Amino acid sequence: MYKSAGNIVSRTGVLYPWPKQLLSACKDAKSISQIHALMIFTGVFSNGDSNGQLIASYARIGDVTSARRVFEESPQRGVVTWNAMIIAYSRNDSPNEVQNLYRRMILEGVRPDSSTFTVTLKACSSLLDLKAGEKIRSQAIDFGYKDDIFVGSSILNLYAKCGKMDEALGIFNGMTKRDLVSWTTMITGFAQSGQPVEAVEVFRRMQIEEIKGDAVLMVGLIQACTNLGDMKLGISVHGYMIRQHLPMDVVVETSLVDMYAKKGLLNLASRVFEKMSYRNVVSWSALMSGFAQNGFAGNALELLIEMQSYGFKPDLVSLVSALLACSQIGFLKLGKSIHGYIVRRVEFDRVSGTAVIDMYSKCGSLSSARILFDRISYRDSISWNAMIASYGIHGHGKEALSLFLQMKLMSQRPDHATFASLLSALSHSGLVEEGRYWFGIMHSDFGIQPSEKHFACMVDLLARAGLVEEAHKLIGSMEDEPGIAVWVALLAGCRNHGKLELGEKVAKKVFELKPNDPGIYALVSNVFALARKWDEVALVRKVMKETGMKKVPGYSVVEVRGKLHAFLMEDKSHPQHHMIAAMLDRLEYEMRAMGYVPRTEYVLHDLDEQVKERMLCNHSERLAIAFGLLNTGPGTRLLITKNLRVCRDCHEATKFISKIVDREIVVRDIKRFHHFKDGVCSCGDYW
DNA sequence: CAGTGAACGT
Repeated sequence: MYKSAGNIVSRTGVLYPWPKQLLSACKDAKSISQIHALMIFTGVFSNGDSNGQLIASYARIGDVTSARRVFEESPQRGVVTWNAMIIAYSRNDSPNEVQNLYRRMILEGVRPDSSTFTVTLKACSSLLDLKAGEKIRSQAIDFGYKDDIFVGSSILNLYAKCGKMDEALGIFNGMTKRDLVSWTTMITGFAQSGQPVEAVEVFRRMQIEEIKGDAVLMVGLIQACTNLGDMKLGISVHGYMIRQHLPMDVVVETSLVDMYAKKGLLNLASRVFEKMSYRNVVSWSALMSGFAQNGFAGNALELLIEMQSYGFKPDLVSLVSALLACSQIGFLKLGKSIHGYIVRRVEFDRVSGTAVIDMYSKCGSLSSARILFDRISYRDSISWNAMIASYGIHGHGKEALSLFLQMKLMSQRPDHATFASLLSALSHSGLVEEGRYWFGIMHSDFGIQPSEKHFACMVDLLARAGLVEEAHKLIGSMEDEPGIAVWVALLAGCRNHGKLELGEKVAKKVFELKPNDPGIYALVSNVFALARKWDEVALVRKVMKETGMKKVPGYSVVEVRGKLHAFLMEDKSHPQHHMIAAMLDRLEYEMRAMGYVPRTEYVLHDLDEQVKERMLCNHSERLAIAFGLLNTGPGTRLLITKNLRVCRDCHEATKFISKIVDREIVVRDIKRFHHFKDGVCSCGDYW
């Protein structure tokens, strides 16, 4: 047997094409096995390289089992054969098999080459197996691959994925050769380790050395901008790509969509999305989650439908975003069917399991949430946290606490989020003593250093209970510079307890911190309005407009006979508008007779008192309640979902309404459930 | 010869 001009001449003198070309044309296992037979016949099979080609061919069509069979049957295995099998497992997403084969290879005394190390290191990165990775790193150095650029980048990526950016940077700085991949690994590593400033810094270094980036690098840079929330920089990166004529592929464009969407710049995000020439499921769900996370549940759900009309099957991620949207508007019916879809068509993971729990609880079915929680086999701290938070928003602080204690008993370690859920549950139930106690020992007994989030919960807990001064003092005791969340909690307390002097100061502070949330601007402007600082109110409005943030309009949703009906504030578009208005007039007449006084201090504008009163009764939750009363039989429980906090005047009014019409009215706002019955609310007027 | 770096979620 010898090779001649790209052909094989067999022992019998027959001319065959060299199997490599033949193999690369094979589209199915059958044709590959025919060539396999040919190779055995011609004796080519004993050659290590051709074993490798055969293995690679099976791997290419996704048949790892056959690839493995060829591997095991090979009479002799050179490094090419080993690499082919290792690469097959790597492509097949089987990092454990990669590691196993590598170990076996070393034991059998085969000398690995640069590819072997590169691929095996990649497997360690995806397993976050730093220990094994470091061992392979030292072996790679022993075998003389210290300055190999492929091995080098793989090592950087190993440290980056394991969150060891200090190490990665040290190695990177000491590398004799760097290429675009190693630069990219550093930038992406920093961006994904929550160090976006360092990511941008690496890019600047690159620019000084006059190295041009590519699409993959830009994705890392865009992620850094997303994490920084710095849209000036983000837009400049976007512009840079256009000017430099850098290729825009679906991944780059999707990360741009994600960046704008996360910042609430949904018009920009949609524009980039619409201009994409090619989209996939990830692009659709990036935009969808952007809408959902910024409170535009309806738009998000429209996208879920639209993507399917374009032939894209929603994946778990888009379904989780859809569940979030359902939670926001109390769309139990759709949430249930998404739950069913996940069970039948996708299969749960931990995140989606938690999202379903969250959906049931926010749509009013606390018991369904609990049943699901008890049923899921793999309970991690996230599902515990979701269930604790569920009790919290339903105002069941005691149950939340007891679940927390149960979690401890089952030796599930509480984490940061557990304490955040617990403290917020205690806060909603006014369990101040318990809050102080657990906050006090979370560091000493659980080793969890209270973060800004916990301080914010604690400030909320105190300020909500009227202990605004104590909350203020707590902020003063913080070691780190208090962030926006903490001040916002205090500000809400100031507003709810009429501490306007302090409130004004805090409002200024919050305003200076440039929040990225229209709701926070609304609160700031609200406090200024209460303090009658109309100039400041106007200024806040102006800044909001300039940042281009889409303001979330207040709306309420009520479910009547399985259909959702949404009402905006002062919504006159509804076909039953006149009946609704008449119903509200009638109710108001009776309410006033019973002693109801409109609380106009919650209207923002500098307006006449009578106009303010008018505006209050046109709040979306009132329209939804009136519509619900008109369209359901006596005694039916009403469930209303509001996307913002229910205003205090509406809260007061709903108590009266529940008494007048003798109905149970459940209102869920962005924070919690209010259960109205017989003129009282389950929250005990606890703000 | 191939092998290294990339997007969406509770």
